[in-house]
Parts: sequence; structure tokens; C-alpha cells
Amino acid sequence: MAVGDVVGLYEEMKSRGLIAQVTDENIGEVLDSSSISAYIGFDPSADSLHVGHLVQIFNLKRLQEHGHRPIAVAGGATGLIGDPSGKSEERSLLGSEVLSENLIKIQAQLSRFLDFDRGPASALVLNNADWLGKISLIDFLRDIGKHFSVNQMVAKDSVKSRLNEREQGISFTEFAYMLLQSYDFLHLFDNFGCRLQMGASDQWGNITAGIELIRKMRQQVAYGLTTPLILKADGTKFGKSEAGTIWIDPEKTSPYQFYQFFLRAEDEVVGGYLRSFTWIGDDELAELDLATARQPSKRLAQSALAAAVTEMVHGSDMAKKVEAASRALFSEDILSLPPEVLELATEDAPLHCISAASLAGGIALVDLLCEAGLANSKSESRKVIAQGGAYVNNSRISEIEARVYTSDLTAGGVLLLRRGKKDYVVVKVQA
RNA sequence: GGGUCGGUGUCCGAGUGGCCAAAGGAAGCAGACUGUAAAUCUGCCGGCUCAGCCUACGGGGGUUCGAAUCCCUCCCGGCCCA
Repeated sequence: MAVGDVVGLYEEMKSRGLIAQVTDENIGEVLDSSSISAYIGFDPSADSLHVGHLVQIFNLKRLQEHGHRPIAVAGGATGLIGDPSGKSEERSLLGSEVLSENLIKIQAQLSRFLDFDRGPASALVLNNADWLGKISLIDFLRDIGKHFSVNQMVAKDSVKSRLNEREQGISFTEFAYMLLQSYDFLHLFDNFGCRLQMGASDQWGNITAGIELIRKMRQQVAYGLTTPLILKADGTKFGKSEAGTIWIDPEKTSPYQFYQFFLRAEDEVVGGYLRSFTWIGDDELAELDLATARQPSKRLAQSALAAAVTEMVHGSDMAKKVEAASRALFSEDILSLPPEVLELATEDAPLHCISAASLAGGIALVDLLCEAGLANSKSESRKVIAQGGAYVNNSRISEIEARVYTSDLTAGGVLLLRRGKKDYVVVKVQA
């Protein structure tokens, strides 16, 4: 239960820097004095959630740990419309088939992090198409639309920016998005007593619109809380690595890459990431901050971060494996590792298999880089080799014509292919 | 519906008949320096069977020896008018 917590949810989030704005400064007391229901919405615009969503997922989890009921809403209906918040241009609409596939996957992912058997605090994962799909346009305009002032809507940042843009406008579809999300909140308030909506800071306008609607239609108070946008050290958007978005789905982003992404966090932001993405307590956080300040090159904070988040998302077994694989691949003397250790360590590293026959005849390095996924085209392959970015068993190969033979296999029977400083692929021969 | 401006490579954005695979910037990639960090510096930055060829400047058609550039038409967007 919320009552009796040593540290309240609000205090905990505040001390971790997880709060950007709240609609009411007394929200802490509300959260501490009773058990409430709170929701966060997720947009099914892709077939997997990514690391950018983790903060919100983990906030639902925190909520539950403090005795509140977390409600995750997947936007089966709103996803068809497209939220203009934080978008500088009109989005192309998703087909409903694509969307429903995305929805299934995302709901499954959300479910993994929540507890559905915890009495009144049991989690719910809902799809807003279930209620938004039922209401008729006329009813919606009469009952809901009537409470919205276009004058106020136009003043919201998400809309205003698009209105002021010289080149980009906003369609009515996206303009009306806010009403749908507001209706979600109202629906959840009516049916589940949901009194709090959380989200990233770009959701502020949508959240407050919902609160207004509840106030006007039910004469009741609801609350809103937003979390700060997580940024990289250079101020750009978090969640994309050099290679692209870091997904939660292991099919889309391997656990190894997932781990690596967090391991490479910049010194300036690890502290914040640790607070947002892990449950590591204050004392340990302080120690890690100190370690980063004193011995940044050891990257203790990054290691702790990567291990904790990977464990959370992919499980502790996988976390240990990819940690071991990372350590082995980046160790100086990988070639001198005993074969069995090497084999074990590289089990969960990126792997590429080739046939013994093709290797016997020698395979062009240019082709191998492509096949192993380290280059997108042969041109790119050649470029990388020419620029000195291709390595076989950690030694640089700069002849474009170079070929790789069976004799290049290490004692462990594998071959280590590397592009640049940190992209490894273990090449294994298949019998 | 009318008028008008626009749609260029991952993105922003020059180019207004040949010298254009297309300036410049950003992103990205590789190298140097480091700590699998940041910053900085250097090179690369459509594809391929790579001194050549192919594909590309919203789609289609046309003019021309030759078009991202001119004409027609269609689609999409901004702004103004109705």
C-alpha cells in the first residue's frame, strides 16, 4: 500500500529527477495517502517499443510498487490518427492491419513488466480502440467536442508550432487528436477511477486537456505528471544509436547490442540514465557518481547501467551472457583466450555462419563484411577496408583484394571480424 | 473551386538547358587522440562486374544532340481568396 511507504512515490521520482511538471504540487500527498489508478499511453506506431519508452514503462512499474494500479493504454484508436505532439510535420497514417499487429506485440511487451495479480493494484493493459471505436461522431462532437475551445487548443504548443510553421500546417485529423486522448482519460476515470495520467513532457498539453475535460464533465479533480525528455550528451534525442533505434524486441535489436548501447553512455548522462532506467538506490548511485568523477575511464557507472537495464528487459541470464561476450570481445588478448572460454563468451555475440567449403576456397573480405552485416554494400565494404577500418582477428587488413581462408580461423574455430573500433562479428564455420 | 509558391540525395538546402552523382550544412561512416565517453582534427559519404557503367532531382508524357533545369499533365503540401 501507498500508506506507510518509507519514501513516497513522488519523493522517489523527484529525487531521481524524473519529474518535469506536475499539475498540482500536492500530488505527493495524494499519492501517499491513498492507492490510486494511473495511466500512461503508448503509441503503436512501430512493432516494438524502444528504449525511449522504458522510462514510462518503468514509471508504471514504480507506481505499482508503491501500491497503485498502473494502466498501460495502447493506442489502437489514437494510433490511427497520429499525435502531433513533438512532431514537426504531418504524419502519414498507418494502415489498420499494420497497426493491429503492432498493437499485439506492444501489449505483450508492456505486460512483461507489470504484475497482473496484485489485488487492487493489479495492472491493466488496455486498448483505446475498445471505447473510442464505439462512440459515434455525432455523439463525440456533442458530448466531448463541446467542451473544447478551439481558441485554447490553438494556444497549445503542439498545435501552435505547427500553425506558425511557414511550410507545414496541421490537418484537422491531427488537430483533433487532443480530444481523443482527453476522452481516454475521461473513460478511464469513469470506469477505473483513474485519477492520474503520466507521460513524457511533450504530453503535457494532451494531459492537461484531459484533466480539464474531467473537471468540466464530472466536476472532479484529476492529476497530471510529466517526466523530462531524456537526452544524449550533445542534446539530441535519446534512443538512437549510430545504427538506429534501440528496440526492446530482441529480434530487432539483439541483447548484445542493447547492452552495448547503454555501456556506451556518455559520462555526462550516465548518472541521469541510472536514475531513470534502474532501481539502484541512493547510496550506490552516489558511489557510482563518484566513480565516474574520479575514474571515468573505468566506466563503472556505464557497466552498472548496462547490466541493470539489460537484466530488466532481457532477463538476468541473458544480461550475464552479453556482459561476458562484451568483455571477451573487447579484451586485448582475445586470441589467447582458451578455445572453450572463447566459444562460451562469443555465444551471444553477433554471429555469422559460413560454410567450410566457401572458406576453404577463400572468401573475399569485401564479401565477408557484407554478409556478416558489417557493411551495407560492397562499395561500403571497400571504403571501410581502404580507410583502414577492417580487422580480421584484431589485425588491420587494408588490401581491398584481401581474402580470408581456413587458416585464419583461431584456435577456437572461429574468426573475429571487426569494423571500426567497436563493431564485432564472430564468424563461425558450419560443418 | 480560383490564385500563388513549392516538392532535389538520410535530413535541411543551393542549383533554373551541357562543366551535375548535383554547392553548402547537419547526420552517418572510417582514421588520429582517448576510456567501447565527450570535444577536436583528417578523410569518406547512391549502387555495381568501379579509370567504366547503371539508377537518381514528386509520378507520367513531351521538346532538345543534351533536362533537376523548358512544355503538358497528374499527385502531394504551404499561403491567400471563395
